[in-house]
Amino acid sequence: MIKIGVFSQLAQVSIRTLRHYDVMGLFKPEFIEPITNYRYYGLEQLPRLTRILALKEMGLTLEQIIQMVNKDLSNTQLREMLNTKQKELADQMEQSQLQMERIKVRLWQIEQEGKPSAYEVILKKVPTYNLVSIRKIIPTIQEMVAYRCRMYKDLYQWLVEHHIKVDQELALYHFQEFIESNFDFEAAVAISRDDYERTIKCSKDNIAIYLLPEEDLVASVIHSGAFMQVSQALFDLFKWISLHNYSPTGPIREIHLFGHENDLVDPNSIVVELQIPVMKNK
Amino acid sequence: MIKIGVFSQLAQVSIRTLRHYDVMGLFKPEFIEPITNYRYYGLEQLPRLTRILALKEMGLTLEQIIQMVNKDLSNTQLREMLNTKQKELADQMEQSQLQMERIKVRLWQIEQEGKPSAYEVILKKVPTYNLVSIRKIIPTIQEMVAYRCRMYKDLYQWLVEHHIKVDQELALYHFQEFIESNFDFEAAVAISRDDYERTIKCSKDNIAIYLLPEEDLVASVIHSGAFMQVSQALFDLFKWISLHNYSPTGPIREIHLFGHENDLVDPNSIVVELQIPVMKNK
DNA sequence: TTGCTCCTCACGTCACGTGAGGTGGC
DNA sequence: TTGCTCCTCACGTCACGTGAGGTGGC
Repeated sequence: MIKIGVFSQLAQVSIRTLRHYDVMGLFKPEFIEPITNYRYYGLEQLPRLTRILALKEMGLTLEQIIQMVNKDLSNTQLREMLNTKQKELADQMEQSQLQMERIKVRLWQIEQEGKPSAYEVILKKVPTYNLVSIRKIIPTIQEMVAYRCRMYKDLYQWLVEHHIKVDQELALYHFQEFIESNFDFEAAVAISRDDYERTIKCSKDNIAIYLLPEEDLVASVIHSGAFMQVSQALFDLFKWISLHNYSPTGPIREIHLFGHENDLVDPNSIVVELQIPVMKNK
Repeated sequence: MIKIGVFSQLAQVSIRTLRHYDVMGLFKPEFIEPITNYRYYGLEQLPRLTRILALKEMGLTLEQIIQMVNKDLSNTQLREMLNTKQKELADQMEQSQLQMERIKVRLWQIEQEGKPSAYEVILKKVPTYNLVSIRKIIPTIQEMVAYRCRMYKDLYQWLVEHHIKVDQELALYHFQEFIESNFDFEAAVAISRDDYERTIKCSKDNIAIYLLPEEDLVASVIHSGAFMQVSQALFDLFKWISLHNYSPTGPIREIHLFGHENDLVDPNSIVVELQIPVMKNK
């Protein structure tokens, strides 16, 4: 019969740990002095403690270990617990791997420019949108503003006619490189599911009503400032994507967080979110 | 000016998180209504939040992020924090890797025998021991008991003569395979540092006094039961070592947790720890 | 008046580490 | 009597999730 101090040295665990396992009901001393509450352990208890420590070294929680050691589980249940834990570990490692890569890129950026990019990119998932839109090829960059204005105007006119409320205005760019002409542009608004279901069938020639699917992975950046500078943000976003070994898989989305483009007061103070659906390169 | 609910949707973070960042001083609303305490955010605040989230995706703690975002750190400090985190992540991944391997072996054991080995092996480090010992080649297994008894007797006699207290009795096996004869055996006791320093120079021909070095990594198993069965435990320990891709790097240590071999009352109820210093195979 | 949003506590998480404050045995 | 070991609370950890209980605005 050994007191807790010696036993903890033999077993290479802290006294606190032994006490903790006692109150948890995971590993109790052989005998407790009723008056002093001193815990006394026996040497034959060591193998059981070792079993517990071995399970802990697999990353299992104490609750799980209690299950495995107190009740005796079937092999099937045992396998299942271990398999589950294995998957958890795999996820964790992937997670750490990702964090590592992000840090590496950041360190690289610091070396490179002395300053990280003005924009921060994050990855996220986005839900589906119920869209109403007008899509056109805009021949030259000079005509861009006029075209966009016209397109949103037509769009809102149709929406008003059909009494549809706008949740969120956005724009879609159907190109993935920097081109000089013939921009495939889509002016769009997201509407509520109710309005969508109600009007899905009244589409006109030039008005599209459709579901933009959800994306599990979009790279996203937020630009706050002048409208003119959106292209710089977009450039940085593309740079980030290639640096992190992703590839675009869909059109660029420009979410008009500032409100409506045609109601804009000051084009030098807007806020938009740029999103590009991506996937990891193999 | 946006209320917390909408802002949290735009930013894809929970309301609770925004409140938490507020009280931490990491990210405060642009304006707080004094009467209601309602938090109001501005769209231009989104980029800052995004920067915070990007740093969080590198696995940094909120405290660290506060440092990086509120005070502006030098590039050197920044690099240092990221490097530190990188090392942490590397350690974590190694840890997870180890846990994975342990689980794999366990699963494999279940498949194999339907039952895991009776013994649990754990890895640990052991400190140095101040040893006094007698080492001999024991010609045959039949002579083992007599030899051991004699050796411990001689050892204790010498210890008594020199008034040395015994901390722990142990045995060292200087072989790593199962051999049939000529066992290189060492009967030893660990003594206190004081006694060690005091007697280091009075060694006799057959008595060795020396420091058994600390080991960073020993594979250890505890056997509780009959003395006869120690060889089975040793066998399982060797099996574990090779299964987990380790190799022995030193003599086997048999720690006599039960007390003194020559005072043993019941050889069917002993407790010993077997330790083998190991290293990972490359 | 009824939902909806917002608010402030405050507990719980996981496996202990770390005092605080007090008591038996040599 | 002085250290040493042991005891029982109880707080702290990290980044929030999750109620509880209550209040303004449509």
